[in-house]
Amino acid sequence: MTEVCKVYEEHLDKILEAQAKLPEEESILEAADFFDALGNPTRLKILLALMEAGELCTCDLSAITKLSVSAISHQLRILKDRKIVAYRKDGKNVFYRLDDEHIRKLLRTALEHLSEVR
Amino acid sequence: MTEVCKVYEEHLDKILEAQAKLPEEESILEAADFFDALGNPTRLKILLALMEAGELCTCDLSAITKLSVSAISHQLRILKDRKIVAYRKDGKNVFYRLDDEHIRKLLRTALEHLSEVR
DNA sequence: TAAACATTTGCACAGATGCTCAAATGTAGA
DNA sequence: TCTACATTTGAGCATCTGTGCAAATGTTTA
Repeated sequence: MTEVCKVYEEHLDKILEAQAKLPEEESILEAADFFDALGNPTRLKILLALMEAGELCTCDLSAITKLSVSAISHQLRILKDRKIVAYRKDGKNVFYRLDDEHIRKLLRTALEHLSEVR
Repeated sequence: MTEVCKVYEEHLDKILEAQAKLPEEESILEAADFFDALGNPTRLKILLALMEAGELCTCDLSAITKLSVSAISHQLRILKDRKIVAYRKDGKNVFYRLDDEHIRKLLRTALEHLSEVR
């Protein structure tokens, strides 16, 4: 952190330019938070299942993922807090869905690229 | 995990269909791994800086992010292992770059969507 | 009201993560 | 060879995460 390599001066322009063009700390934290939400198998399964089914309740998702209702509920809270899923209450059930078309599109794009390259 | 809610039978079709259409476990783990790599502020900064500058050495990235060379190196290893960045050795320096056009495109798309919606 | 059941919440704990520090490794030039 | 320096690596540590359990909360129906 305090250390600065000797090549620093040569590269100073590049460094300053890159630093200047980097989005603001806040935006980076937001974006990282968003990717982080997708970066967990359980949460990704939830999102993929919702992408497929449109709407599913907590217990459906528990059955699909074979994880406890509690585990799913904890993860749904994270997705809900980050505005990645929305929900609707219907009697005893709570139905979750992808929050908007952007999430759907982004998920689809990402998966396409992954299947192409990796 | 062992618990199954009573609504299960009604929803059985939806559950089975969603389960069937879910990508294989392996693919999901891969995709989650990929998103996870982007889901950390330090790694995301590295990638954004590389997107901007094209090519940067470890010590440049340390200067840009204001983190220790060691911390950056540890994170670069993760990005390298996951084939998200590639590198080229030049004397004492090691220059890193985004691994392929897909990564660049995906990053760009994701950031666009984020800035639109969030 | 009570009973049944879907969901959420708080706690606990094992395992993962991200950083620093110090040492090791690699590379170029004197 | 020795020295300088860029980078990597491993250990240690504090913190964060993901899950199950048990209890709490909500909602419907009898």
